Amino acid sequence: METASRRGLRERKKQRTRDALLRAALELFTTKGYEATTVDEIAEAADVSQRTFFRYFAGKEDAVFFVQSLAESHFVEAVRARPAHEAPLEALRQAILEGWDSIGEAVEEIIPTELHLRAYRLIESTPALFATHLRRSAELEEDIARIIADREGLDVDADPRPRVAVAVFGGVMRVTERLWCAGQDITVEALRELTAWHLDAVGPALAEKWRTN
Amino acid sequence: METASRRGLRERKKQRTRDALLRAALELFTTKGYEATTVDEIAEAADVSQRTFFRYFAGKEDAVFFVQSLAESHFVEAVRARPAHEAPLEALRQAILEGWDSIGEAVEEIIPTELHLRAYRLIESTPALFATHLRRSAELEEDIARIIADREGLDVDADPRPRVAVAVFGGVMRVTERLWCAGQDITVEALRELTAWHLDAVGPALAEKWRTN
DNA sequence: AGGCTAGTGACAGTCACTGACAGTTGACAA
DNA sequence: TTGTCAACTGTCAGTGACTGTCACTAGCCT
Repeated sequence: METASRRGLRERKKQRTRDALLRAALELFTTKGYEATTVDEIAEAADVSQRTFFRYFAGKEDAVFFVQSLAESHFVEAVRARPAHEAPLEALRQAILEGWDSIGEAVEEIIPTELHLRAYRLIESTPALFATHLRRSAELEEDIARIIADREGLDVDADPRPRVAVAVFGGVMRVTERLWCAGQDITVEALRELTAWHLDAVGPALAEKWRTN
Repeated sequence: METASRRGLRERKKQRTRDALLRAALELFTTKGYEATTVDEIAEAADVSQRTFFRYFAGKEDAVFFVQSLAESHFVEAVRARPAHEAPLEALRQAILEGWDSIGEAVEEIIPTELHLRAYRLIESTPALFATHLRRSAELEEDIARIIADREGLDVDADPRPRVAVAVFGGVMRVTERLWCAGQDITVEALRELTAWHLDAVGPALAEKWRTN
């Protein structure tokens, strides 16, 4: 934006500092490991004082999830944008399958996609980060449940279906993410395929007899 | 156990120290809050040095989840004990519904149930603890998925159904837990009812048209 | 130009957690 | 019973995440 860059030298400087800290943090985290990286090292790499790091991020974790929150809000918008005639689970499915491309683009503006993917694997392989990731997902699911309830004109507290539907969807997504990260093919296409595969397995998984298949 | 108490004075002393630390920790956590409680306070309340606390628990969190792990292993055993003819989701449902009573009894031997319930609410209301709780649940789900796969003679990595079924179940359980904690009626009966209510909602939640109901 | 204030660095302090070392005390054999 | 061993514990020092404070620099605005 023209206005944003013209909005003073001060703003630009802040943006540059934040970016430098973010890149330095992710770069160090993904190379030497999350726990093994100290805030002092990040600050030094970004050429600021340790205190300044904490003025931009609430903590080490905050730096890791800064980009994630971008992707999350994109997903929320994608769900909101689904046509009202779609069944809830179908809307969620389409939102995630179609949303990944635009998410990727939005992320690219802040940091290289390759770094983002490395960050994702970092989260899955670092217990402390994985825990926080799950908590954030839980919060996201609550938001999505309310959106779904609104779509269908229901009260989230009176009808269990919105929360249950989102919980089912979220559960399947987590299984998918985990497998994707553990696998070789770290591409959006692979993720899309894996997602569809798992979502299609929900019906059969609830069936009485698995042996029939 | 006779053998346990006869197993030397040393063992008994250790047990007493661990119990004292556990009670002191949970008592302080649930009264002044998790973050606001320092390890020094816990150690002082249990009349040992701070260093000793860390010899019994890996960290503050460890104390909180010490009791939880009891309940978890009980659930795993309950699932293992389900008859093979039951459908996977049915087995999980029965295991959790019937397991709570025996879980409660097992917990009672270590700390008062009332303290345990307070601890449960503490976890739900403390972000850091809730995050860890979700991570532990994820690990538990992986274990359960393998058990289910074994029951059905399947390979967890080749067939998505075991993980998906467990993820669905786990997702529903988390919604249930959350609501139970937030509600007024903190009894096992209420939990049982809430669980059944939510599990019964899975089918309808996946349906094409919600309005029909 | 000069005052205002956001942004920063330097410093001190708290708290979770760890390693090292020495003292104490059950366990167990002689 | 006694002496030795190993387990358990306390003390101390140190690291690293995070916070409050304060003085200072540098954009901003009149």
